[in-house]
Amino acid sequence: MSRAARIPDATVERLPLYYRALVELDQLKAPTVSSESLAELAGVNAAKVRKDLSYLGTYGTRGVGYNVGNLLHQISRELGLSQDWPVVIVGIGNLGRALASYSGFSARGFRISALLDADPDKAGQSVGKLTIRPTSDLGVIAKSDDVAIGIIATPGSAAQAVAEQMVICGIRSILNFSPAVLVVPPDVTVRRVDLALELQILSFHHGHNDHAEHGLTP
Amino acid sequence: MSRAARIPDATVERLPLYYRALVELDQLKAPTVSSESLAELAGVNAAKVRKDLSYLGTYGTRGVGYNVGNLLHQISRELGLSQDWPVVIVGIGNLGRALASYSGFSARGFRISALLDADPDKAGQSVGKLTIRPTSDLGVIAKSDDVAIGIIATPGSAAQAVAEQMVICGIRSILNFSPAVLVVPPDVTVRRVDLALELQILSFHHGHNDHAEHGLTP
DNA sequence: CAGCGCTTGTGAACACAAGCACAAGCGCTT
DNA sequence: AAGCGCTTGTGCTTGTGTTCACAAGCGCTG
Repeated sequence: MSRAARIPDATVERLPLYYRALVELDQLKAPTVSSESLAELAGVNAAKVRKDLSYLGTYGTRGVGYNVGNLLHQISRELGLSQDWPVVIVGIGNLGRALASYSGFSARGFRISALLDADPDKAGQSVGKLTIRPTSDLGVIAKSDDVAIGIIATPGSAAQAVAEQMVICGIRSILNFSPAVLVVPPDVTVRRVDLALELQILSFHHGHNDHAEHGLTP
Repeated sequence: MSRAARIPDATVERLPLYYRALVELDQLKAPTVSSESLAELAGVNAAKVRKDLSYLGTYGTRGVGYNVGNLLHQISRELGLSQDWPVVIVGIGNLGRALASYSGFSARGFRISALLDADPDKAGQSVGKLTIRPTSDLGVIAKSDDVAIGIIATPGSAAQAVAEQMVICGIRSILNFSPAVLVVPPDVTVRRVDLALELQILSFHHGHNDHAEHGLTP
């Protein structure tokens, strides 16, 4: 098989956008979609869509477009969404709780396997259908449920220690909501979502008369 | 004045990392910091740090490093963190609630000005020190408090309408937590934080024996 | 079955970002 | 005041991502 050359990172980051757009199209029973309309739905440029999709294989038909069902299947497979992934959340504060109840995860095949918190007072409390367990249970849970993805929603000060625990327990993908910069072995993938950082970036753009202004300065 | 050439996007995205590291160093009363240590704290490469900082101006001293206090000041100014920014959150579900109580915002000069929700049952409920108000109040609030930043934490289906309201009310910076792709005028900056998307990217990397594997497959 | 309109797939040009490697320059020491 | 160690600032190379523009190719129509 032509076991594909590596897919560029930038493309990987856009695949979920296409995926979501395709799910919508599929629900609307659209049989095919052109790169142009898909681009509009995903908020990107049509040429980029075509190039991105061409990394996955040749799934389009010239003069027609892409078959929605098939493309959806291919992207799902590429993203690994055919199976469902057990996820643990560590740190059940406001954010952890919100993540635990977020329907968007389960809707896309991510099943919350357990909620963990270091605070002994929290252990036993229930959030939705799950009960909070002590962080020390991580090892048992990870092993018994074959957890692949860990979410860190602790304060920054605890994050590195939690990450290390996760790595020990065999978790190789971490989503880090704490502001801490994690140090992990190279075979572990970390993605960071930093809320304050996003606002700071907005604040920067706000101050710098960026984008097209009303055209006044020479 | 040398009103600086444009600062590259990639650099802008890293400035908050340096900012955070510098705040820590400042609390530890470190007088200066080298690009090397700053790089380690921010989880990037030292050459990148130097190049990034050089866009702001020449604030380092060869043979010594950067003065922590001064650099912190310069970055704050560049990011526009000297003033504090009023922020409104629209959509007070699990996520909106968590964001409303998130201490990281206020700690960095982002003051939650109001919480809005379209659901009339929610109006009147209080979250922390704030009371939820109907979305229709957006105009009044935006004007009276000169709100510059809007956070959308509604379901995807409501997001576009909310964004349009925000734009009408003069908000030019939007942080979008919904999965929807927003269409806005070019002078409005939108940043998108999509939780399911992050997990999908992790899932991709998990499936593609990326990074150094234990070296077994031929 | 030839011609035509439409849409893909991709080569090539361009733009942006990363990182190396080193000269410039500061402060300390002798 | 000269020398030395250290760290910045930056020119240049390399790599990655974006965009254009067009040939290739499908399906429909006459």
